[in-house]
Amino acid sequence: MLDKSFNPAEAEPRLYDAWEASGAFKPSGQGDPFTIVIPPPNVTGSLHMGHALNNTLQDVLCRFQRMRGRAVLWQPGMDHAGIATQMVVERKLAAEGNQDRRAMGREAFVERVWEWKEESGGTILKQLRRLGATCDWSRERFTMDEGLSAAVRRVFVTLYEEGLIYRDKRLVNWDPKFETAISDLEVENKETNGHFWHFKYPLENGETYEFPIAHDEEGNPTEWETRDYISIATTRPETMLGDGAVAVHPDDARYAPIVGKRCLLPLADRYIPIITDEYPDPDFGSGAVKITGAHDFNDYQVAKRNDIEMFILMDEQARMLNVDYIPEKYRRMDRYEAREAIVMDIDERGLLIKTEDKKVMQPFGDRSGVVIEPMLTDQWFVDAEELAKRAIKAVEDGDTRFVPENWSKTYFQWMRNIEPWCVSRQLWWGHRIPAWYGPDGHCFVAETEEDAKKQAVARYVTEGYDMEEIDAMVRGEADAPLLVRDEDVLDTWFSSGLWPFSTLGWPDALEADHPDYGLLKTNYPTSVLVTAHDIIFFWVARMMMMGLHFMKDGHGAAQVPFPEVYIHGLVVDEKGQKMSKSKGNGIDPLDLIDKYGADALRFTLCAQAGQGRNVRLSDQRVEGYRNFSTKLWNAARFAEMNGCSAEAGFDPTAARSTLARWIVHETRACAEEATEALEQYRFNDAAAAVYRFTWNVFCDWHLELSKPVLQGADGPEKEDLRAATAWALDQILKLLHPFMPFVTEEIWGASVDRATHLIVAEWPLLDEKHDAPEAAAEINWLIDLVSEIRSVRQTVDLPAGEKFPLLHLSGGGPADARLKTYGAFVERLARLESVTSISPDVAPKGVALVSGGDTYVLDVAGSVDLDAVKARLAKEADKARKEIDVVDKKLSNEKFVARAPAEVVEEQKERRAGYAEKLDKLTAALSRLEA
RNA sequence: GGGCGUAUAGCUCAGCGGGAGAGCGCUACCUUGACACGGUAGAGGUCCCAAGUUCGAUCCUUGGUACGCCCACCA
Repeated sequence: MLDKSFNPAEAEPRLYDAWEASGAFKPSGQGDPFTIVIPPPNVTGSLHMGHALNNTLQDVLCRFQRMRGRAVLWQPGMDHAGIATQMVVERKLAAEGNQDRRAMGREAFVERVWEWKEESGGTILKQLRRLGATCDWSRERFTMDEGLSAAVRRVFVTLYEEGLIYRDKRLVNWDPKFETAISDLEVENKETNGHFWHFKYPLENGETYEFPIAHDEEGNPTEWETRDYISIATTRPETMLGDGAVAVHPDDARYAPIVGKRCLLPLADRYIPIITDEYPDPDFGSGAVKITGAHDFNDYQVAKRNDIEMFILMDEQARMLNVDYIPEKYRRMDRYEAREAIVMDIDERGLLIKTEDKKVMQPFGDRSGVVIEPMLTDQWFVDAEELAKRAIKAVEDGDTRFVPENWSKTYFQWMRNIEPWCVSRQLWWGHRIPAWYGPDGHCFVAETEEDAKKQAVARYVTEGYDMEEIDAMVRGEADAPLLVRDEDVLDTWFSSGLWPFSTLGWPDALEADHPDYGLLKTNYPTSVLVTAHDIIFFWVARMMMMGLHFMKDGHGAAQVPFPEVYIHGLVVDEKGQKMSKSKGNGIDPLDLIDKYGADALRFTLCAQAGQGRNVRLSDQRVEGYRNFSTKLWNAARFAEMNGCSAEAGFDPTAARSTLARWIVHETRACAEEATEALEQYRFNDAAAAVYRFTWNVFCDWHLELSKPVLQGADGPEKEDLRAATAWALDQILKLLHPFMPFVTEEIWGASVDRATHLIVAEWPLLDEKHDAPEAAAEINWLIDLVSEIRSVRQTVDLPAGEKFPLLHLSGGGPADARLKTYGAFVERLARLESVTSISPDVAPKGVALVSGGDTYVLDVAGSVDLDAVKARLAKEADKARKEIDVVDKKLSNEKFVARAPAEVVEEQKERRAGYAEKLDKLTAALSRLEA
C-alpha cells in the first residue's frame, strides 16, 4: 500500500542500500558492456552542483543502459589532487599548531597526508550515494593506489625511453606561493591595473644620435632631437636588473644609428648591446624592448635566438637573489619591494621619462592566486606535440566524437598549438618521478630503484669507474649513495590521463592471473565520457594522448579511450552567474536533496541540460519537479485504489477498449521519444517527453477518462482498463526511473510483488504493433469536445458547479455514434446534466459551440448573458476567417501551387476546408442567436 | 588579436523551410472521492536588426548590433 505521500528522507537510503545489496551496481548479464569512468573528484572535494549535474547525467545513462540489458560498469574513484591536498593538510598542521612540513620531513609529511585521506578524504563519494549514483563501489580506485602508481611508472619510463619525456632547463611558470612549477593550463591570465614605466638607458661613452620626433602626412620625419639614450618601456621594472640586451626591429630606421652599440643598464651598471630582432613592434611603446631572458617568455625566445645572456634574479619565493650581478641594495627584497625601489632610484638618477597607468594581463596561479613568475629551472617535460598527433587524428577521423560537435573545434585549436607539457612539480604529495641521479649527475629512469641501480652499475663499469667504490655505494657503505632520487612529483593530471585504463587494471591486469584480467578487453575503450568543457584540455586531451599511445586493440591499432565525449554545461545561478564559493552564490546540492528529495534535483538538472546550454538552477524549479514526483505518486495511489495492478500476462497490443488502446498508443509514442532522446544525449528532451506524457496525457486524460469505467460496474471492460492502466503506469515508472530512481522504485515495489527491482527491469521496447491510430482519433475527438465545452463554460461565465444539458445537432457524421459510447464521459468531464443528439432542424437557443465539425448547444435556460456568447462565437469566427485568408493567399499564388510539394498544397487545402466548415457552423450558430 | 556560443511570452528555455510552444509566474473560477505540491479556463510574442536565397524565412546565407565564454607574449 502506498502511503499518503512519498517520504524521500526515509525512502532514499533504504532503496539505495537495497539496490547495492542486490548487486545491481555491478556489471552483470550477457549484454554488451557499457562503461563509464567517473571524472575522479578531488579527494579533498565535497559535492557541489557541478558534480551533481555531471554525475546525474552519468547515472541516467547507466540506469538507462542497465535497463536495456547492457552490462554496466560505472567505474568510480578519486584523484589525489597534488597541490590541493598538500595545501589542505599543511593548513591543518598549522591550525593544530604542529610543525610544518619542512620540519616534519618528507616521509612523515606524506604519511600524514595518507592519514588525513583515510580520516576525512572522499566525503564526496558518500555524497554521490545520496544522489543515487550507481557506481560499482567495489571497484573504487584512487590515483595513488599501488596499481595506478604502477601505471604511472610504466608510462613515465616508456615515454622516457621513447624520447617523449625529457628533462630540460627552460622557462616555466613558477608559483612562488607553492614553490613549484605549474603547467600553462594552471595559469589564469587576468587583467589588472598596472603601470607602464618609460626609462632612459644611456648610451655608452656619451654617444648621441638624432631621433625623429615629428612626421609629415607621409610619415617622413620632419623634426629631430639629439638623444644620448635609448628609451625603453616596461611593466616590470624589477626585471631590468636581469636585462641582457635592448632589442629593436631591424627595419626601424630611428634606431639604425645605434644598433650594435651598447647602452648602460642603470642601477646594475653593466653595458648591454643594442640588437635587432623581429620581435619588437616599432609602433608600440618606444619600439625598443629590454630583453630579460630569464623572466619573460618572449624575451626568452629573443635571448635564445641572439645568444643573449640570461640572469636569474629571484629565488623560489620570488625574492631577489643574493648574487653579485644584483646590486647589494636589492638583494633579498621581495619582487614588488624591489620594483618600488628600482623605480625610485631610476627617477632619482633622472632616467624616468614617465609613468603611465595601464591595464596589463597578469598571470596568476589557479590554486594559489599569486602572480606567477617565469623562472628558468630544470624540469621534466612531455613531448605533447608528438602525442597530440594521434589524438588530433582520432577526432578528425571520428574515432572519438564530441557531443555537441563544436567542442571538437576547441579541442583542435588547443591540440594543434600545444606546447611541451611541464609535468614535474616541486611538491611532496604525488607520484614521485622514477628518476635517479648518479655521482656524475647522469640520470637513470626506471620503474624501480633496483632497475635504476642495474643501469647505473652497467654504465659506470663501461665508463671505467672504480668498481670497489661503486660497490660500496650500492651497499650504502660509501659516503654518498650511488643514486639519489629525483625530488619532484608528477603533475596530478599525468595520472588522471591514464584513468580510463589504469582503473581497469593496466598494466598489471595484462597478466592472466590478475583478478582484473580481461577487463581491459571488455571495458576499454569505455563507452562515453561525460564531462564539462572546462577540463577538455586538462583531462580529455591528456586521456586521448595517453590512451592512444598505450592502448592497442588485437591488431595493434591504437585505441581511443572513448568513442564519444558528451560535454554538458555548467551549473549557474538564476542570474546566469557561475556558482562559486567566492561569490557565495553556490547552492549546496545536499540542501536541495534534503528539501525536495534527490529525484527532484536530478530531474531538474536533466530537464535543464539542453545541449550547449548552461543549467540555470533555482529553488523554485526544483520545487516544481518535486511537485511532479508527488503527482506521479498520487497517480499511482489512484491506480492502486482502483485495483489497477500489474498483470503478468497482459498483452498491450491486445487491449480491447478504445481507451486502453489509446493509452498504449500514447505510451509507445512517449517511449520512442524518450529512448531516441537518451540515445542522443538529449536529456532535456527525454525528461520533457516523459513529464508531458505522465502529467498531461496519463493523469489529465487517461485517468480522468478511466474514472467512469473504473468506478462503474464490474465486467470485462473494467478488467481490461485496469490492466491497461497498470501497464501504462509501469511503463511510466520505467521511463522515469533513470531520472527519478527513488520514487519510481518505491512505487514499483509498493503494491505488487515484483520479481526484480525496477533498477534492473526491462526498458520499454514498444513498436508499431502498439500503435492504434483509430483509437487515437476517437479519443482526441473526445478530448477536443470536452475541452471546447469547458472553454465555453468559462468564457461565457457559467457557474462552475452547475450542470447543464448538452444538445448535439446531429450531422450524420461519426459524432452520432461516438456520443452514444462516450456520452457518460463527456457528462462527467464537462460537468453536464445530459448529452442528447437532436435533429439539426430544431435549432435550439442556448450557448452554441463547434467542435470536430459538429455543432452543440448548451441549454442554459436563459441564465446567461447572450452578448458574451455572441462575442465568443464572433471571435472564433474571426479567427477562422483570418486563417482562411492566409491559406487563400497561398493557394491563389500560382508559383506556390506550381512549386511547393504536392503534399504541402494538399495540406493547405485541407486546412482551408477545416476552417471553412468551422466558420460555417459558427456563422449558423450566430445567426440563430440573432434571430 | 583569434575561436566558440547565445538573442523566441514577464522569467527560464524548447522548437522549426509551410499552422508561434512548454515550464514557472500572472489573472479568473473550482475544497469535483488520487493529487491545493491539485483542477479548469485565460491573458501575454514586430521569434534582435538589415539585406539576400526561396513559391514561402522565426528557421538557411551574408552583414550588423547586444551579451556571454575560451584561448593568446604586444614589452
